[in-house]
Amino acid sequence: MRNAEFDRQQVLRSAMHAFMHKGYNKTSMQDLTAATGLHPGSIYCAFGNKKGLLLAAVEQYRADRTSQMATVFSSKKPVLAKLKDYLDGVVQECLSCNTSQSCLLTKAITELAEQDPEVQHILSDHLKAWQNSLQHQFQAAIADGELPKDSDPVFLSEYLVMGIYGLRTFAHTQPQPEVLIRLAERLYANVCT
Amino acid sequence: MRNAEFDRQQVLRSAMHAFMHKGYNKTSMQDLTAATGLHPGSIYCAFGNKKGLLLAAVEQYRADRTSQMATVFSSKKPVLAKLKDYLDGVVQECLSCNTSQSCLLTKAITELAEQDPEVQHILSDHLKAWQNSLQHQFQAAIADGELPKDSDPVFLSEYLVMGIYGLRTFAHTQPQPEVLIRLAERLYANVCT
DNA sequence: AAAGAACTTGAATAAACGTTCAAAAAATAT
DNA sequence: ATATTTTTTGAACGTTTATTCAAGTTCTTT
Repeated sequence: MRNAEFDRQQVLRSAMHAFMHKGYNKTSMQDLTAATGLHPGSIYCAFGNKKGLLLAAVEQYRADRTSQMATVFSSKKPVLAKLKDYLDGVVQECLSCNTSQSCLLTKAITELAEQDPEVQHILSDHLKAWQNSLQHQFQAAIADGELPKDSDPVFLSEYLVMGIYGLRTFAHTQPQPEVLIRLAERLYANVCT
Repeated sequence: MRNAEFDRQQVLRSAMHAFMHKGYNKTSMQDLTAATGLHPGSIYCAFGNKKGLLLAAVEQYRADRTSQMATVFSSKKPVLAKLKDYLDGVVQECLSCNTSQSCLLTKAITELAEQDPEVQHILSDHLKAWQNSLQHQFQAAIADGELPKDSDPVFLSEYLVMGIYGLRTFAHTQPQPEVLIRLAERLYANVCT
């Protein structure tokens, strides 16, 4: 028996960034060997093929995002304040990225929609799970009396998710901080008041 | 002297649909010769290269969309009613597409962001022009007293554009009519009331 | 130490890619 | 009709692609 030499998380994060940077189809195996430091044989041994590496990277992405969200929402603030913090984080992410670093999930689902139904299904599930965890926060806000009792947490999470999708795409073409911040504030107001 | 045999608009619309369907990188020249009916040599003679064909197709897309918008907004209805009609049209488009037929401009800008700055710039300009024509409609609505005099048409058009981007991405993962219609209605309400 | 199992290495493979080009065809001009 | 010009044709080109595999290396077990 012998363990792999490479750090799996590190490899997946490198692959993840390569895919986010160039997109799935334009990221060649040569790019991936360069980014991960692994030779082709090692990649195929560990992940099967290029698609397998994408799916593993997507899984890592989901795990990273989940723990990041958990951090934000573990605060003792009111729920709506935490939602505002989360939204501010999204805006900062749109701004901070030197490049147009959109969400790996939406980027991949847009690119691979017609190309690979299996990948599309997996990505849709992840995005739905993300929407679901936002929905739980709205439920908590309603339970805590921060939102009216007759609010619809499903609809609110759908609308917020739609807004975040839109914000990310908007940032691609007009990444001015003032504009994005103003849009996010209005989005928050339209959802949480 | 001799004129080209093919119908330029028809060729460009075919190429446009091929690019929207598979994305730029995954649409091979073989796909494009099949879609357009042109042989490689003819494509290179008429458009220079694959990127040239994309840009010509994008130009055709913009022209088609512009005249489509002109049709909607040439109606004699109140401006806000026309905006609602336009938004309903977007939703119908999200639903009707057998496939996930997103906007060619946003699809291409997401895919080619890092790959080709020139294409990105051209696409950004087109999207900005689209936003601008929506802004003019908001200005008209304000002038007609359909919106408060102190409304900010720039911000309203930004927010509506963001919402439409989001709606299209959302439709990729959850294309249920009720959901999209409800989201669009709330978006309209948040912008126009 | 020796044997065995697992991982690493990187050159090789076949297929697909965007692009070119010389020959054939067709339309206009003379 | 003939000459001239332009487009069409489609095979061929050199790259690049994802993937494979046999040989080499390294770790663990005995």
